[in-house]
Amino acid sequence: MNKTTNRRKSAAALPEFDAVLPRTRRAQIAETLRDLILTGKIAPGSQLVEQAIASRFGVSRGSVREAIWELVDQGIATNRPYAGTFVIDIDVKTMRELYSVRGALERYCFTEIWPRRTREFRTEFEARHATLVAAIQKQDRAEAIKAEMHFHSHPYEFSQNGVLLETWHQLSKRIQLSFAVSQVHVRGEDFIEECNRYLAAAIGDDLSMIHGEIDRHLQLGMDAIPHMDETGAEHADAVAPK
Amino acid sequence: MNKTTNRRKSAAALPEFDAVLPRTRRAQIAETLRDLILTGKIAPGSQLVEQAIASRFGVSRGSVREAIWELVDQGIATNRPYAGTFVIDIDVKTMRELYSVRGALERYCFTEIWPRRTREFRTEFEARHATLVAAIQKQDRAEAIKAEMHFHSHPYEFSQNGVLLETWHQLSKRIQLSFAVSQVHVRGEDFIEECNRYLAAAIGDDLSMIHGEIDRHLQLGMDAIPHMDETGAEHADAVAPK
DNA sequence: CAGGATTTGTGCGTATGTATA
DNA sequence: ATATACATACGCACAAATCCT
Repeated sequence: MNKTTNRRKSAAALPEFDAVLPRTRRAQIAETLRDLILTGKIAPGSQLVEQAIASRFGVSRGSVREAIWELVDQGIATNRPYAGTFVIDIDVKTMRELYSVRGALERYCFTEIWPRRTREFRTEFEARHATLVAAIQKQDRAEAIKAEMHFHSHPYEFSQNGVLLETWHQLSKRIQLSFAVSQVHVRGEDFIEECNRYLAAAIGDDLSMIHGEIDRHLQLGMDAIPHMDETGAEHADAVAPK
Repeated sequence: MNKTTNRRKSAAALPEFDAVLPRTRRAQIAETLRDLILTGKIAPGSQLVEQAIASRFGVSRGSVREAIWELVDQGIATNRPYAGTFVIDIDVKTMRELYSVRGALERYCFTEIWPRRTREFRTEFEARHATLVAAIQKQDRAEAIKAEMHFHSHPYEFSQNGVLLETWHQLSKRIQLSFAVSQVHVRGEDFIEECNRYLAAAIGDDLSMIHGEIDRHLQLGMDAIPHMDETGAEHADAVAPK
């Protein structure tokens, strides 16, 4: 039944790395659910009913249960004991917080890698940028979100700082979820221009410039927020006027 | 069998708040295990055997299994499919990363709260500081570690930024684990003096001063690291030019 | 390099606690 | 206040993979 675990050890030299680590049901279910949630196919606030998901996937409740808890621990679902597990419904305040913490993290990241950037760093960044632009022009919303995350992950991956990267991944999942919540339409040429500026600053020579771009870039994201209705925005304006 | 569920509803007015939120077995087991790990009573690298823990606690394997996965998702244990879950054995590189990311986070935190600090902020900070000093003087290692975490959590809690606080909690658990790994002895008067300086800067009027103190404070922690033997530091110098 | 012991991964039935309509 | 749906928890069985001798 598990077709992914055929590990043939041939005598030839194997250029393959990352040797197909055995994926458990738990991991597969969690990944599938996470994808469904982050792309908005499972609406925020939905209850994740174990039995329903189990029969839908054709697995046992136990596996589903564990997968669901993985989502809870990752912050994209929440659990009320004996009541159920529900997809997080991010409010405006949390979105602001996500952006502000991300800003601090990203400024720090660029500061760290700045003198260590190589030619490869730039070419890879440009490649991801091209993918992102293509996705935006195709008006493929899901693809664009994924591409943007991949684009912005690059400096973190390049930092060689595992803790920093993990922290970013934690944040990025919830940021991605916030995209699904606020139905921000695929932004057009303006946004492409914005990404161009970001990229230019990131591979340029002036550290303070990318810091400024980060602030601008995130400010744009926050400006798109107020379109949301006040679904749970009790503390929406607890932030000081800047 | 469950003796804690006798819920007598008397007619008298109940001054009790925080009405005993239902704690599941999963949560209790996870907390107990986490405490055992973070205080070093379960050594880093140990395998967490489900059946053994289950019979030790007198619960089913399923509950233990879920609790263990909570630890994995929190980053203080790691799982290899079909091989087992093991308490993380933090290496030197990861410790450095933890400290550096924490530094960035903490500088940002103070920057955010700086103009919003109230009198209450100061008094609470001083109270936690006093607790920490007392613990150090008592030479109670476990108590001191807990007190230090509580002390340093205060600015994050005061920030009213839930995302920032969660991120800190994630980091702090692993930092606490690193304390258990590196058998840093309870430091003496020097360290108390260090904490005094930190507190003074934190409640003072010069933002750049607390930024400097953060760097110094973390530098002290990193300086204590090289004492570690290479107990499981296989990848310790994977950063250096080979 | 076998092969058995150990441990995890998964499934299923069942009983009970809890929330909610 | 009752009923129902669901989560929580237990126990057992077996498959699958790893570890160890």
